Amino acid sequence: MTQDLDQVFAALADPTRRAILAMLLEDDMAVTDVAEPFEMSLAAISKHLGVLTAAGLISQEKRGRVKWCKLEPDALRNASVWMQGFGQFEPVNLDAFERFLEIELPETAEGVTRSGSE
Amino acid sequence: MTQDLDQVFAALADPTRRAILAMLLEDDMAVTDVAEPFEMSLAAISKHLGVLTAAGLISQEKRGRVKWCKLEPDALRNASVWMQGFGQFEPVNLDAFERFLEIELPETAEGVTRSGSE
DNA sequence: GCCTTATTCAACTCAGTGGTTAAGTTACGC
DNA sequence: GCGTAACTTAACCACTGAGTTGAATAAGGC
Repeated sequence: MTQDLDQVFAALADPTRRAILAMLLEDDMAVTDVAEPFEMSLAAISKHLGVLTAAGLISQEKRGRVKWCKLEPDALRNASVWMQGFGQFEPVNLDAFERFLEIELPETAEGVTRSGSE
Repeated sequence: MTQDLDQVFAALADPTRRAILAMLLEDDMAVTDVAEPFEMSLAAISKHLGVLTAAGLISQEKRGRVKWCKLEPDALRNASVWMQGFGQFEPVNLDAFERFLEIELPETAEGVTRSGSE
């Protein structure tokens, strides 16, 4: 339980992984396609997907030789509940969310490379 | 911006720090009092408070020789907005939050010591 | 059957984190 | 003004985490 939150928050602490989640929000994707916009090796992305899966934030299903990645919003819900307990329970501001996505989505993968968090 | 989320989520990934936040939810506290229920050195807690402060999750104000720690829910709000964008935007379930606090609040500091996440 | 595509595994490097103890600083209290 | 209480800083250690490259596995395609 506590460990769940550990894993979820730790997974979310990485900008590459948040970007991956944002990509998966639009559609399910194969591992290779997930990796495409990022300036890092496929193996690195594979690891990231591993920690997202371990945290329950995504699921991976192998069909043929391609493994499809799917967002699993349920794991986020627990963490979201936890966090909202600290706020003033304001309604969600979706515009703000859109802005975040704009910033974080790796159109050219800028901002999410190795020097991304600098 | 992206870095903000990095720091906030990384800060939240540690059970000790989440417990500290939960404690501060009830009232402002001095560093020594924050440290009291935990089975670790004051220096360790001081560091934890440092990362919480860096993430903007708490603020620290020194009055006399005691430094008071205060919850700053604003930093959580950004992260909360980000997360809720992934969910079904359900209303907050406060009962669930209460259960989390029950689990995470260190009444006897059990579950938040070094072996806590095991 | 073989080449290729899709993905993971293994071994490694390097930086960061969570903890320790010990020493340092700053402000009371008397 | 001296001892002590409230922290922080420094130096250290063990472990983890994000990345690399290179080899391994598995499933198509022809």
